[in-house]
Amino acid sequence: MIDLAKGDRTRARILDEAVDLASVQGLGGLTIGPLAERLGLSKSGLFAHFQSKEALQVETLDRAADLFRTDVTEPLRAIPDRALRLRAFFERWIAWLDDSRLSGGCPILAAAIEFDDVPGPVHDAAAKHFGELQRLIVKFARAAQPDGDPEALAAAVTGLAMSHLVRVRLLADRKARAVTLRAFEALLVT
Amino acid sequence: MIDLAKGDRTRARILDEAVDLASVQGLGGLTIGPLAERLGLSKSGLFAHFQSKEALQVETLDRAADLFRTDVTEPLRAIPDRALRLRAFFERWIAWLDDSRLSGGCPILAAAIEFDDVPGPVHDAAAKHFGELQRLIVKFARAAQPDGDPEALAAAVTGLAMSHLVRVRLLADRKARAVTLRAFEALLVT
DNA sequence: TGTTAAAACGAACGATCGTGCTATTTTATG
DNA sequence: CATAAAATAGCACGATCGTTCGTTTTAACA
Repeated sequence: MIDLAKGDRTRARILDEAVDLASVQGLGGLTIGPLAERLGLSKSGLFAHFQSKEALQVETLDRAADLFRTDVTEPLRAIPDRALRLRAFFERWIAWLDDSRLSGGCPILAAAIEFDDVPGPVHDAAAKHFGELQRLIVKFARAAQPDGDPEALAAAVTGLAMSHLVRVRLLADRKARAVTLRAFEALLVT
Repeated sequence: MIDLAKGDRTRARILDEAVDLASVQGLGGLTIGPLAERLGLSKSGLFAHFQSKEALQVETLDRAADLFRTDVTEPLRAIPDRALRLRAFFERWIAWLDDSRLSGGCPILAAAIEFDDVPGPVHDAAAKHFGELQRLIVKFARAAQPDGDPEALAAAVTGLAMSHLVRVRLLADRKARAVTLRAFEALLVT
């Protein structure tokens, strides 16, 4: 907020609010009118920052990925033992799903399912971010279990997080967290 | 097409097409105009079969659940050994995700994530169907591993299916199926 | 087959969508 | 402080949304 031009500052404000809105309504339900009203901006004033709605959606997804990196991924660098990073990552991920700064669920997971069959730039952006996430987890899995099956473990870990998201947010299952953590431990004792 | 009244027949046609459309666009992206055009119906003629769009969405979800039961769940009754049903169920599920009769992915999983934070009848219907599915898997898990942790296993199995869906449809990962099946086997050797 | 009810249509509605244009306000800079 | 540039507002557009209503076509049944 210091030496950023005014335009870049509002742009950032817009994207932050867009991520929050998309976390509830989904990227497809992200609409310009209500977003502008939330921010006290005019529709056209907001729109001028982006060339199209699709661009807004893509940038919103990018911003969500930044948030995820900041809150979940980056802090793991402080853990010296690479073998311990998978568990730390997963716990941070679950905590992030349970209560991030967002009103709704994880926009990246949501977009991954929402746009899996809808071609276009949003699909591509979702694939990019999800692919990066998946590769990162494979790396963690390899470090955690050098003689294991890192790809299979990564698939199970990703899925467990998705399953957790649904049990918490859709089903409001209060045992979800405990069940998820037990399931995760079971994944590691192979 | 035998002793069904004309209205019920078109109603069924509408819902079948709606499930297919929703499997691609999502339940939120399911829109009356294009759906009517696909069927060679007028918008108003189609709409007359439902009291509201929300009702159409709920019935579409119900129809998708019926389809899932027919293709995946029901055939399992033929397996006498209950301990073997979990694996059979999962393999059928994965096969269904890979190529069902639908153009897109599983509408129930999609709706579960799309409407997890959006209150209303569609949210409730998604929760109902997903909850039933989850309870069914817990039952299979208990039969497969009587001394295990059925809820944790069920959570892992559900998640693995969701992860598979994304790796297949979004990432177009050709190794997805093999990885998923290896991961599933690993879940069972605990 | 003639009558009646059901089903589908056509047109229109108010609302909202994304998106341009032009004017006005605000910011940055000499 | 003046001025150029950037940022925002206001307004309108065509399109599409869900929905209603009156009419016409079609199916069910005596």
